[in-house]
Amino acid sequence: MPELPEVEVTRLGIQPHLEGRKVSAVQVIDGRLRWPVPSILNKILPGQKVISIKRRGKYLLFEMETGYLLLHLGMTGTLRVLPSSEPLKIHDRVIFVFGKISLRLHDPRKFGAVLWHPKSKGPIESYPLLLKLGVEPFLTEFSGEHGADILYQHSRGRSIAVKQFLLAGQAVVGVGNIYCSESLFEAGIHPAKAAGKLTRSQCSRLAAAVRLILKRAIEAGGSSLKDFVNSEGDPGHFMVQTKVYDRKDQACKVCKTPIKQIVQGQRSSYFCPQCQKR
DNA sequence: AGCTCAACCTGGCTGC
DNA sequence: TGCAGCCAGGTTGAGC
Repeated sequence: MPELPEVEVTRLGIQPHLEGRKVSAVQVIDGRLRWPVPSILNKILPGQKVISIKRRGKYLLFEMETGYLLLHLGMTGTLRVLPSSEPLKIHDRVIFVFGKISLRLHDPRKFGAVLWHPKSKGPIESYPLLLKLGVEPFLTEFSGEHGADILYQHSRGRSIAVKQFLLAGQAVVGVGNIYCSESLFEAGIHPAKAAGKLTRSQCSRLAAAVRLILKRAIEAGGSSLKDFVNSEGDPGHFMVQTKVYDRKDQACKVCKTPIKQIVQGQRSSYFCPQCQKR
């Protein structure tokens, strides 16, 4: 999916069009996403205003008057604001109509999610899927040495590879498969190193690398993703150049050593065997 | 509790 | 051309 930067770019793109607007209709074209799209949505949402659009990890949280709409883009989801008259496209799954404009969830692989959490069930932070998430990389809690502390504390006693540890999002959220390889390269850490063996200074470098890589990707307006389009339907202003991801056998941009690919937890990892140490 | 792995689903690419 | 096989941005949940 879109990793955190793509979700954030999407949020920034749709927010000015939708905040304060009232839902007029919800059309579920195909509700068989990761979980069934709640069928009550088209009964309760019409007439409700979007109070705010926030993000937690890779989830978009729409605060409505009586509850929260949670959207997740899965691997292939995109959200766009379009004129309501725009013809349906294949793989459009759910449409939120706001009068003359609509928000469309397009998701070929259907790994995305549309969920509803009524305010009567408590604060959105208590929603089960959000409970186990790690800290937000751009909050003070993860800034400077706080970030290093979090990575260090969470990784103690863990035998899992640092690649999978970071990807799991239990310490810090938002790092997906691409930016995980990029962050480990930036920090000079081998992806197969046991998380529990990370030194304090490696944690410090890794925390800084995660912030840098994610920030840079957001500023680039999008992404390294081949088929990512932002909420305007653009592929992003600049493509982020990856240093290791999807560069198997190509020369490391720092030392010219061929980049290696390995599989960890059923996902590809890319690294420079010279620049990244165990 | 932590780890591994199958599963969800569709499309695009590679190689025969 | 056609088709089988493999790969892809994420995350849960089962089983050990």
